[in-house]
Amino acid sequence: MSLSKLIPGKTEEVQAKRERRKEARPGELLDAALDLFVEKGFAATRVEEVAARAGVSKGTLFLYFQSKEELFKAVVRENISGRFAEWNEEFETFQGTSAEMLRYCMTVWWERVGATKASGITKLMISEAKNFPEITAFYQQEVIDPGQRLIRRILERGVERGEFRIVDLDYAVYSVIAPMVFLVMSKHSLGACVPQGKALLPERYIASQVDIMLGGLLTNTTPADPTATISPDNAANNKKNGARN
Amino acid sequence: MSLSKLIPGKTEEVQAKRERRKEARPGELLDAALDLFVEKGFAATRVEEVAARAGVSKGTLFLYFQSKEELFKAVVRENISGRFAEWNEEFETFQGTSAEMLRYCMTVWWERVGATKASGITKLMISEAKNFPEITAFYQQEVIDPGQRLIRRILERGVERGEFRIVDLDYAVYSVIAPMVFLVMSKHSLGACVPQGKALLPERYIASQVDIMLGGLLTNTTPADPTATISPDNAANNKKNGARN
Amino acid sequence: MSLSKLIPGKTEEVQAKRERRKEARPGELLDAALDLFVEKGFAATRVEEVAARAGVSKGTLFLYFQSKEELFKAVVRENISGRFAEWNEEFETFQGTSAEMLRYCMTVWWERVGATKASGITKLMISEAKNFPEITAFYQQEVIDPGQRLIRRILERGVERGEFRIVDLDYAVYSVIAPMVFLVMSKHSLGACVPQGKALLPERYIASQVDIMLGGLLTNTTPADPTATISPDNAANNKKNGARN
Amino acid sequence: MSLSKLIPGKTEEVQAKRERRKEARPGELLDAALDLFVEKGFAATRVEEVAARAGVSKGTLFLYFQSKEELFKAVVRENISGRFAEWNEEFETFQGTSAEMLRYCMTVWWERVGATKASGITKLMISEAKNFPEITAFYQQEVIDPGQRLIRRILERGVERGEFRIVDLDYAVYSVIAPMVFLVMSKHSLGACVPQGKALLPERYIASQVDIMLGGLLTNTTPADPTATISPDNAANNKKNGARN
DNA sequence: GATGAATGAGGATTCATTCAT
DNA sequence: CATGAATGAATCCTCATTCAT
Repeated sequence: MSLSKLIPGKTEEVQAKRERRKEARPGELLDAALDLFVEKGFAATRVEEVAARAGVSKGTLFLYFQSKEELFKAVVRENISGRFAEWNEEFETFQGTSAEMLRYCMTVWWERVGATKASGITKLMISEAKNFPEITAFYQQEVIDPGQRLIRRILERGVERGEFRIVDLDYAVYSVIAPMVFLVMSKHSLGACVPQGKALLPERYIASQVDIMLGGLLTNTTPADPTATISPDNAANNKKNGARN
Repeated sequence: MSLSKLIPGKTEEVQAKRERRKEARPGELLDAALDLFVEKGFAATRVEEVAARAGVSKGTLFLYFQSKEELFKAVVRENISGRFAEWNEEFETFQGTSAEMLRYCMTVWWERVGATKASGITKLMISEAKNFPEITAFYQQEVIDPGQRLIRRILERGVERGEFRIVDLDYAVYSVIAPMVFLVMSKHSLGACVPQGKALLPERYIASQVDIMLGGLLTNTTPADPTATISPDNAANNKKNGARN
Repeated sequence: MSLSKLIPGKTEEVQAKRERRKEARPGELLDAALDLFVEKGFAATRVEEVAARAGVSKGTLFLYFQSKEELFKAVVRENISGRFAEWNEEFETFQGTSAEMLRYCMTVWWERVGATKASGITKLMISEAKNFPEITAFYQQEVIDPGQRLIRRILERGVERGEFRIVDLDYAVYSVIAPMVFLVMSKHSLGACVPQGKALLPERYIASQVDIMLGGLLTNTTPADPTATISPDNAANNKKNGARN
Repeated sequence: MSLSKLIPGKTEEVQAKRERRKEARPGELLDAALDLFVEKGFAATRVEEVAARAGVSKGTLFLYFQSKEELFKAVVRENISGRFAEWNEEFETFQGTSAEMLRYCMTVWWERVGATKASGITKLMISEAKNFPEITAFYQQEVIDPGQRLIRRILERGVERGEFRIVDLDYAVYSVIAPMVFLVMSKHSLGACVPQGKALLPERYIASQVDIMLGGLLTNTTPADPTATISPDNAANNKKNGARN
């Protein structure tokens, strides 16, 4: 409490700024913590660093979070806001093909999640899942499950409308999720350790993934024989395929 | 070489056992360390735990590895053996369609890497990449780059033989890699925190991924419009696509 | 500067005490460390002991000194304050014979250094010199060299004024230094392990050393005034000795 | 036990060499230990280093010495052999002035002790005295006391023969001891950390010390013969000095 | 005897957490 | 509320000592 409090005029402003900052404190701490947890992992991040990056002292951090672990949980909770409700609605009323929906889904996910700091949570959860079973379960139920349901609904819509031919719907969702998870991992892990210019370009990456996912790799758009397996009937396959090509 | 070694009976065996153990030590420690690093991360793993799991005392670990960090590096180095040379050769002489090659590639990768402990290295590297820039660079050059080149060659073969139609070859490789990385992450992270029965079935997962990758999602095997983007001309797209369908 | 500081009563005092303690910490730690390093050597001294003797916990020590080694360096640095500047001046203006100067020099050295904790540094440096080459060089240049120069100047003065006859000036300085070093060693090492009563009496020791140094051992010489002391009974002594001469 | 044992001829030699070495073991270990203890102090010396320098394994060291502490004691004991009996006798029958005796005493001490590894013991004891009270007492009684008695006897002789005028005999001995201790300290501590060329020249140092001790610094005295040396012209000197007295 | 692999108590250092100010 | 000095449990690492070979 400074003397300035007694000085009229300026006082209010300062007071106001201070309170604004005060309310912003937890948020600033969560931001700083997210950055550092993502960058170095939970264990390797020191609370003092978090506090310093948030511009407060170590003690202040513990004013807002009971422990480092609670801070971690708060970071996760804070960044997995139920955007799915909003998205669900958006997709419920989507006009257009299911292919467009998928493309739109991934594009919008990148813009609103993947490209933002929130994407760090994915990396964080993957790195620390085993150390925080409780928060992992929470994440599973708040993020993974809704996400899968959302994608599943898109795929179902495609199938119902005759746009998609999907053999194994339960696992097809991973064809959408896997590329996104990979992109996030690339951004926050190995990809971040690669020289400038060699890093993944997100838009191009997403475009490629969507194209292949939607279009397939085969030129003869006759679907690949999904029952084809490699061995032991390799020869047979070779013949059959050879014939087809 | 002592005379006692020539004396028949128990001596020889015990001697042998001791020497075998001595030679086995580093391997046992590396195994234990891999397990724990993958499970809990580098920082959260205590060297004493590693030693205990390997059945030795703390001090013994430091007999073989100068520090915890050296242990980490050794774990990574040990598990990224250049299997690629062997694989390259295998694929050089592969008889069959490129579709088969891809399917075979992923199947064999799962059997020989994904399903084994070695797959933990991927999770480990992704979690700790930023904390170990040196070993990350090593991993990049010893694992990631060769892996990408291998897959790229398969895709090129497919294109050359007229089997594949690939728009963006540089990024198409990620359509093969991403599913594998995702599978490993699932196995070692979130997926491991899920109740039995809900976990990913690797074979089915791979089958689905390959099918979709190869066959595409669209029933009309006319490729998706690769130039299609979502915004800002959303409406236009909707119309155009709507027309097509 | 908080308002609470302006509130009279206990607050202020306590605050003050805390701050005073905080500022005193490093000094208290250095004192404790000097004691223990001198007593047991660097390696055999545990930081926890140092902290305990300073009345703080282990962790607190590391708040002020990065490592045990830094603590050692700080201990040395702290205790070799450039008293030589002050002394040089004192001797520059010294009135009296060069014999008196020498006697005064050694007496004053004992009072201001030898008898104080600072003398432990000599023992410490001699014990640990080889383990701390860097700080040893520092000590050489900050203590030994200036000390030798100071003594050399006294001897030169004596020679110039025709009081001293010195054959080998470079080595004559050691006739002054050696007794002081020996005294310190005695105090802090073997001498400290001897039963009460057998220990060296510093004043008597210095008197003897000075007498012999000044007067020589041979009878065919007018003895130096062996009872001459600097103060306060200088006159009385002079008379007694004068009688003898 | 190697196979070579079964080969005739060479066997004996090898066996012989082995046994010779075997008996030399403890000595080699003591030598190595002395070196290292003197160089780094007791605590900072690792037994493994000692063993390595002696060319044996760590385990072997413990075959000969129960513990590191026992090794220390043995090192001290080994190097303080009662040379005093021999010296006492030598001095009992000394022909010549007491001044010569003193000069001879210091010269011979340097040759037989100061210049050899044994001098390291002094440094060692001074550094570690407080940590080894038991062995310190032993050292006091085996080395310091006899040494002081020896020197005292020389001084007494000088006084009795009217050669020396000594006011405080008890402390006069330190005028002989201090320079020697200082020389040893210089050799093994700070002096060893000084650039080549700046180091103390022992002979010159001793000459200076003896000259000053004998002759005094004051001009109003017949100088001690500064050219006096002990050998080879010992007899000549004896005569000359004898004449003077 | 000799070896050196193994041990584990001991010590330096870190860092989450507390609390007086 | 905010601070940051203080704490001490936790952890990495060392090294004297043991013991099976």
